[in-house]
Amino acid sequence: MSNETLLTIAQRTGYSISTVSRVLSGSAKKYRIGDKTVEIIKEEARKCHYTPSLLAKGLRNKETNTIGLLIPSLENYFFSNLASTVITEATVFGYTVIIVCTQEKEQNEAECLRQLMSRRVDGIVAVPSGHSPKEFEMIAEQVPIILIDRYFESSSLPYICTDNYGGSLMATEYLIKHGHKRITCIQGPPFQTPVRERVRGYNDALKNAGLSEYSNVAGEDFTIQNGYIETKLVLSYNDRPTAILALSNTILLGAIKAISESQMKISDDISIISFDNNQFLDYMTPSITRIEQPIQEIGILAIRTIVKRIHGNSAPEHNSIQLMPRIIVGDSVKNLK
Amino acid sequence: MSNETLLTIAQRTGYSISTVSRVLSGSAKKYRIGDKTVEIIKEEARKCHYTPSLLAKGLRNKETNTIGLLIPSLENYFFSNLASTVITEATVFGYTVIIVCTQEKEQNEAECLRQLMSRRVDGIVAVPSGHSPKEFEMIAEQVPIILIDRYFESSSLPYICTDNYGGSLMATEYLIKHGHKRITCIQGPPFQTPVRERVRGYNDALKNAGLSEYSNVAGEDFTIQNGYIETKLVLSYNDRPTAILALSNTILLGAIKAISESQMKISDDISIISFDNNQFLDYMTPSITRIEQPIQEIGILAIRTIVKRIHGNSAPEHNSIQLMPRIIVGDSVKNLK
DNA sequence: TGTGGTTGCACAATCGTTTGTGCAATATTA
DNA sequence: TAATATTGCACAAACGATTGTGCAACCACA
Repeated sequence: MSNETLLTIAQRTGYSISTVSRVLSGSAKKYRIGDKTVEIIKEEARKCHYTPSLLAKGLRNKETNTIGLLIPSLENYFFSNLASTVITEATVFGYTVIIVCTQEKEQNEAECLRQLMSRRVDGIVAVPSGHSPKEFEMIAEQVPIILIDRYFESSSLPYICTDNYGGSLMATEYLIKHGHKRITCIQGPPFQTPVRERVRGYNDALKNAGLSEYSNVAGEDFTIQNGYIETKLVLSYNDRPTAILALSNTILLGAIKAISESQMKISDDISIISFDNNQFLDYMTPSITRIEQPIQEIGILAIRTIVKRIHGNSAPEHNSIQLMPRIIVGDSVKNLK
Repeated sequence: MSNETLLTIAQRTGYSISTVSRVLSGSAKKYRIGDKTVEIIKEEARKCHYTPSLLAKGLRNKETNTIGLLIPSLENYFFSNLASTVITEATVFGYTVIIVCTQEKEQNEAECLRQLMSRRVDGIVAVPSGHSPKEFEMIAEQVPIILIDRYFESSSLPYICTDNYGGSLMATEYLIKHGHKRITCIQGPPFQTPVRERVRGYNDALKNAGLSEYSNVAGEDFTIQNGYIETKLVLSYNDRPTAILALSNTILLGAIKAISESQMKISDDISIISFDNNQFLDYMTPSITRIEQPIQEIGILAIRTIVKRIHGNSAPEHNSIQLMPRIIVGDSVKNLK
């Protein structure tokens, strides 16, 4: 297929492979290649559509200009958005991205990481799916790695993520400020660091306001069904909450369904606030108040950090960063005061 | 970093590189390597976490087990969804995917394709962004390629996409069946094949029902703003339409905003039907009737086709396929009969 | 003319695999 | 016991690039 190599160009122009290589890789003057020679070789390369083999280059140079992105899945809007900014920013630095998906299964992680290592990626950006940092720590000895979105408390692996605690604190305080006391938090998988941090923020906000007795954390999953079931449940209480803090958009949708089935109206009958942004949220009735994670910033920072690490300009320490999310105010929270 | 190679294992076990290679690549019995030898080598490889270099392998074998995915962007839900199924299905066949984004700019296509070629991908799945098939046709001589979502009428490059004509026909007939005559179609970029096909379906449905005189195609862009502006405009007409056919979700959202600003209600005052599905559409009030593209099927078929082509089992001809979308009925269309 | 510096390029090793071929040592057969 | 098969492995070339080094040819200068 793509037959053109340095050798074929060398043969056709009568120069040696090394000369052709130096010309086409831009190090012509460093090796004092004559101007005419340079022109001839470049012209020939252009004519025959020479495409350098990054395989051979990578093999020889021990760097592939590739960054591996390990992610649970691209179906989720949050992750695909993250992947999007990672790819875009990587391109800025001349890197190409290889994406591997774990399908949110920890047992796939090792295989996915092996894939990336086999392809000799220069660095890895990863969203872990499981409880154990083991695989990542082993990899970290071989290649720069940075975690995003989630991290391991038991590990010193550097990470970049949303300040989930701060975001949740902000959301809960917003509800409290609007007079809400009885607030139910519907969470995702309790072992995930973002979930735990959000719950912690929720509880701290309640505590700060002297409302700890009302603490009520429900659910276990980032699914519509979980949001639906848990909302159904709390709506059946006599002392039902006046507000719900949904820790994801899927949970939000489940809650909306349950609320609507109960012939209740969001805001009028029950307030709701969600984690994560989406353009559709502005077009719901009422529009949904939510906490938007700084996805772009996370992706950009992750790439910049990993690129610095690849170039050896930066110690792997002190690299963990939490970025504050922002609240986007809609009409889903009623002011009870 | 990742120092372990066939050579190091060979040295430590006392066997030759070739023997180690045959053992670890699974061709041990073909070359009559002794059972003990196999065990010793495998054990050593396990202990030192040997990770084969796919660079070297690719260089030698002239195949990389990699498929290139060229796509406008991952921000768009449709494309990220497509990318998701492409990755998942490729993994099934043992392929890894490299994604390059053109940012919907034709002038980036050549560079993106060069990237993929340089990495010696075994095949390419592409969503073109521009008018010209030239770059793709040149590439097609070197490596199997299949277009998805969009295609070139002027080219015989194989493609897989939604039957946009059929989907649009279905949507428009649905509106007509419910008594709508005055239907405005708000379109995206008119040069894109899917848009043209949808408009053709819209017009044919009108013609079949003898309503050609009401044909009204507006807009030029898949943006919220376009949907908003065009809807504002048509709502100002005296003989305003009773229904809108939005050719994308973004256009839909713009339309919703315009309608709501005009103090009108979807369904009650004006009906609407959209192309593309999204889980949020079920939770809008009212829920939106839409045409869902068979994204999964497109992604899966694309990979299967390209894999077959890579293995040389299939001619590149007759490979173009159009898949029928389905309608998901919501409450956004009023029955005028 | 001899010395020394510059210019312009080629040679060859190397990166980590795969694989055709060759060659001992052992086993089988007559 | 001699001839032949079989077993078990090693040698070496090749994939396509990079790069340290060497070596002519040319120039300038004394």
